[in-house]
Amino acid sequence: MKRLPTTERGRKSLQKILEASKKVFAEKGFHKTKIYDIAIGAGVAYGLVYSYFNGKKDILIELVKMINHDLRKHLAVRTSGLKDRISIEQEGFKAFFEWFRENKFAYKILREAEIVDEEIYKWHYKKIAEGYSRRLESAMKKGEIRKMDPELLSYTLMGIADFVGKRYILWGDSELDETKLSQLLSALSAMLKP
Amino acid sequence: MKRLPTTERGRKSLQKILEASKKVFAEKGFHKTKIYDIAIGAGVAYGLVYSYFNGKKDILIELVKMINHDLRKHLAVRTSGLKDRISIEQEGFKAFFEWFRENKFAYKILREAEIVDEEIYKWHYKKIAEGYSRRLESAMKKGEIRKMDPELLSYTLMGIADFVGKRYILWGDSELDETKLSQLLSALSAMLKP
Amino acid sequence: MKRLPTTERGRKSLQKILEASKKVFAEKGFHKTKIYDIAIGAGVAYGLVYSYFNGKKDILIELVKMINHDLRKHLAVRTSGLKDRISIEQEGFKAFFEWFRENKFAYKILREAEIVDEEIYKWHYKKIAEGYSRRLESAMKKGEIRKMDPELLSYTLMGIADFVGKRYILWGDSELDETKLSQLLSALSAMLKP
Amino acid sequence: MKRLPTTERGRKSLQKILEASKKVFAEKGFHKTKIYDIAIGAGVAYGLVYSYFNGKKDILIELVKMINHDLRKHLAVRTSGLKDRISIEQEGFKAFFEWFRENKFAYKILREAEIVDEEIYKWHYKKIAEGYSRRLESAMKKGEIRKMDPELLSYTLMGIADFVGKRYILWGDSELDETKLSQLLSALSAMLKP
DNA sequence: CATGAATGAGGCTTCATTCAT
DNA sequence: GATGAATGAAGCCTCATTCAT
Repeated sequence: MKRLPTTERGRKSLQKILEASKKVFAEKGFHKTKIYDIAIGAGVAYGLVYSYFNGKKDILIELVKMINHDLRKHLAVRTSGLKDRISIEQEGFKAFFEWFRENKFAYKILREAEIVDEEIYKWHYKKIAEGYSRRLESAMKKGEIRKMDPELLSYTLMGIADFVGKRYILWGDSELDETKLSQLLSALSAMLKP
Repeated sequence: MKRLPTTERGRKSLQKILEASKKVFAEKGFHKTKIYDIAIGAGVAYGLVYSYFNGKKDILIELVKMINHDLRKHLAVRTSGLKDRISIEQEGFKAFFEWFRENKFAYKILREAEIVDEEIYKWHYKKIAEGYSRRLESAMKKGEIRKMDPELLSYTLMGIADFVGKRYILWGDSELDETKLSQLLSALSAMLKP
Repeated sequence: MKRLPTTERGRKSLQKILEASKKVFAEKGFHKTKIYDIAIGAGVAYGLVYSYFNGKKDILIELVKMINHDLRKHLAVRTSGLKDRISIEQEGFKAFFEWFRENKFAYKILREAEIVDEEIYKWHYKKIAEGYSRRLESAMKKGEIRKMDPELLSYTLMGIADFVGKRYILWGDSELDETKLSQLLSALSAMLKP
Repeated sequence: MKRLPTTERGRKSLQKILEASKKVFAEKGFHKTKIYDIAIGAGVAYGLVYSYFNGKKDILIELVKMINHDLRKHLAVRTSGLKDRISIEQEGFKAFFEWFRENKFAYKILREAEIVDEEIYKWHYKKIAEGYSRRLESAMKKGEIRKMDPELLSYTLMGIADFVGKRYILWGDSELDETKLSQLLSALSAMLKP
């Protein structure tokens, strides 16, 4: 971000630009969207986008931060209150797929980010993995799950979620139905058991 | 591809163009590489690239096909001769990581492809998953591994390989050492066991 | 100028804008300075500059007028009281170099003006040349200096001062030391003698 | 310059671009001419200008080099064969004014250069002053002209030529007629005499 | 087959200027 | 008087693609 607005009007414009970016990036992809599209989408003048951002990449980074925040919040809310460790992880997967379904654009934006600014992409996964690893590690200590490098396990689980999400939610020519979901959760459980 | 070379000289030029593309795409990314860069890298004239390809995207597609072929061949070679099903899968993972280490550029090219031409990207994974699923399914029938949707299991395993490879081989600030590898293979084995 | 301030606060703002312009124009050059830079430099709001000026060019013109006034005043003060004509001209040169050293920005601003608004640039030199010529002409009549077209002599002398100042004061990789100065004044004297 | 053409066609295009630049810069001034104007003037496509130059500034630098070369050649030709030192200098002034009259655009381009790229502007004058100083110094040693710092004398003489040229040739509301010219040459002679 | 000059649409970015508060 | 958000025309530059040699 180049600068933050100081007035209420400015704050609203910034919001509109971010909302429009999210939408347009998801629809046309990062490289095909023009700043012009964003400005039109946000209903502001072309040049105003440049008041707040240094360019498209700058906006993308901001969106990744927002997505990261949203996803972590969503998972935290959906897994809070559960006691059994393996249930938590299973519930986490379900919550992730749910979020994925509602936020397909986020997947696309992350993929673009990997190419446009690898650093922010790494940041996203490391941030997720950090919290994930911390929780897994404490579960390992309590003997609730298999003992192994917590970060390795985090990436293992994230990889599963990502690929299954991509295959069955994003590509969408085949459903992640109840049967598949329960098969997956069983396999997961088998992998996690101490 | 637009057309194939008919002379020996032409065949060599085409090879040089493909090699250079591989290198330049991996270094600068698809969107930042110019046809000019490829021509320079290949040591051929600017316009010659257009004799063989219809454009950058066309080259990328060709590269994905080459990568797909290479990877499948590598895995086949490395897992042939093994009998025990779970050993085969474990060996497959090791072979994949080995290949990944030697072909980091391939990861990048695939990621670019996901954005530039989703079809070829899907084609790649579906092609891999197809063979993978077939083998898994027959193993399930023999009761060697857990019974579940074979394609689902394929994507699960590919997701693990992809994320672990990305984290420990591509990002490279942490090693996929013997300890981690054996922990991963154990977890894998636990998941696969019937 | 668009209008003059009516309050004390307004007068101060105007002063700050002019001071900042002088500084910024000299540092970055007319074409590269933005109204924004001036506003920041002056510590006033973006749009306020437009309360007093019609644009950048307008400010430049104002500065040229200020410079013209300053220079003529400086020269008048420094040469007043002298009797011998040739001494006056020599003292005038010394005074000019002194002023130049303290007002390098003025040289730059004048050069910019030559390009941005040739009229004000001509005005400046014609204004200087006018007074200069008047004094030279009266000296010629008294037989104190060589007889020739007074305006021609004015531009001749201004050319010398300008180029020597530029070379030794502005570019500054070589000094206009006492030796050089006295050589120059002697040559000047030789040229002026009747 | 970005690169040089390798074919005959390319060389012609480059020439046309340089010719057009000279013309357009002189007519509209550096800052007001658009690359587009140059391309139109040269009868080539917009983008071709960028094949050979990195931008307007790059072209300006090339032009200054050409002007420098032309002027020095012109002066050398016009003063060759003369013996008497003071005649040479007087002839040099005449030749300069002649050149100035035919190359007003050059004066404008140099003035722009002073602002756009001070280095090339300095280079121009230092290059001229170098040869000038060398010749003056040898004349001083022979006792043909007044002894003083040769570079200082060079800038003194260049300053006169520049300002007189600007006033009477460029501004043009008053002529540098025979009378004025001979007055100037006399004054010059008086200054130079040992 | 090979070369590299030429084309020109397209998108990025800047910033002078206006104006509602 | 002062503020700074908003506007949008203008020009820069890139580079995929064509084509004459």
